[in-house]
Amino acid sequence: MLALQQIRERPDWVREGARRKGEGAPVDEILTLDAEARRIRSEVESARARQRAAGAEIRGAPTQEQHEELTALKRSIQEGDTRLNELDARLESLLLEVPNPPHESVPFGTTPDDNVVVRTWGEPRRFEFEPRSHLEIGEALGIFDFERAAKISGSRFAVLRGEGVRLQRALVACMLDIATREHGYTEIAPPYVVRRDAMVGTAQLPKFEDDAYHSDDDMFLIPTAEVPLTNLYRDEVLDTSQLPISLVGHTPCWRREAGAAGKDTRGYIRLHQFDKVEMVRFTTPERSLDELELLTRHAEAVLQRFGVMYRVMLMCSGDTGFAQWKKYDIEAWAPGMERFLEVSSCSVYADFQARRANIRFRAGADERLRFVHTLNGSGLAIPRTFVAVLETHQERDASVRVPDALRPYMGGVERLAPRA
RNA sequence: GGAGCGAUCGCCUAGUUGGUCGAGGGCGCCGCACUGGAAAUGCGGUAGACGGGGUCAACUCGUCUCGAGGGUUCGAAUCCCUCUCGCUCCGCCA
Repeated sequence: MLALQQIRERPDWVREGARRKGEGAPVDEILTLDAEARRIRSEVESARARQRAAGAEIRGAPTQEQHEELTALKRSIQEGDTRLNELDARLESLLLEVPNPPHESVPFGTTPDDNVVVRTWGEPRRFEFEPRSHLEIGEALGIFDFERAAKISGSRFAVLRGEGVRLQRALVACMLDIATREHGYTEIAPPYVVRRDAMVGTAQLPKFEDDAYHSDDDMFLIPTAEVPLTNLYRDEVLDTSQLPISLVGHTPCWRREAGAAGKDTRGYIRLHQFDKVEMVRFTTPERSLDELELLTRHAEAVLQRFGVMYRVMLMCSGDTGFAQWKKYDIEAWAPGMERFLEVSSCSVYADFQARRANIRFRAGADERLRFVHTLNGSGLAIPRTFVAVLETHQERDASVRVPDALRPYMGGVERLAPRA
């Protein structure tokens, strides 16, 4: 969230930021409530100052006169406090709904067409035959079972079988090794179920509660490892010498996808549960934009290793999410589907999340506490990467060549062969 | 699930017959002294949030914060209630 002070001092910047994202921000209501809260707070504070001064003088049994005067003072302080509590609670919930204004380098736009291709890597593979979709390949290989998945869990769940599971495990293991061994990330195995305040900390809540799986006892299944990994340092003061902190974790992710009814209903593309390898970084305000470039390169390195063509997109303001400052999506080319699939989303949040989760740092002994900047990026979403690998490396007979980088994780298997 | 204990300033800890406690001590950290340099030692300093003033930086004034919220009281870290979290033991269980 933003600081009340930022809204007070730069209301137009906040309004404009929301407008660019195609969202609203209750700036006027916040300013009105804030003005009232400050007026009352000042009254209550001076009343309390009088109360303290009187108390210090008395330090024993008060006279009848003092007693009556102080009782009246107490009443007025209590009334002021009650009103202040109401105002503060209302302000707090309004503040949680103000979107993060996008960085100035984010292009204005309202539709995906306004996103900008920053760079591409590789060429779409040319086939000497009609490339199949991953569903057709999967059918031949016998690695998907969507019917039985639907039987036990409904639509948008997948069952993977046999060599398919092994390939998925190989993708995960390889990604984790790249992140930890080559890019210096520390691997974390976090809880998959989190409390409400963790979801608020990373800004999934309160705005997007409908998207999350939620239990009777107010716990949430994580929609991404970003939630537990970022909240790892909630309410802490980080040592500058530790920064940047870079974490990577592999977790399942659960999403209701409530707003996407009817979209991508077929295929291993949009699921209520999927695996993802996620990278999270904590850094200083001075370095965070550079860190976003670095983080994005780290995600790209994975696709390069798998020999999958991709493009990096700078999201326009309308596609830059509620909490994000700036975001790149990485889209992998799936030749069987003849479309790009979003396999990674790399974002920097400035101090928007850090302020919610109260994660701070001190640059030196004489420096004041400041909020860190947080970043996260998929490295990568597993099912869509799986699809891109299958479709890119398919052969005429529906077999799939295993990319070199994955073979050590597949017991040396070089290709997945269709069922006899 | 049952029983008990606990939550204080970065960390550890003192304080529970209510007032002089925003709060003592130790560690850590910073500065100074000592030293060729360091260690050790000595001295000093060392919370945050919010609001007001300010050359908006230094600084300064006020209020709040002893897990959170509420209550009693002229006055609460200290008393009462509720909640949250943690620990120990028992039960159950992968």
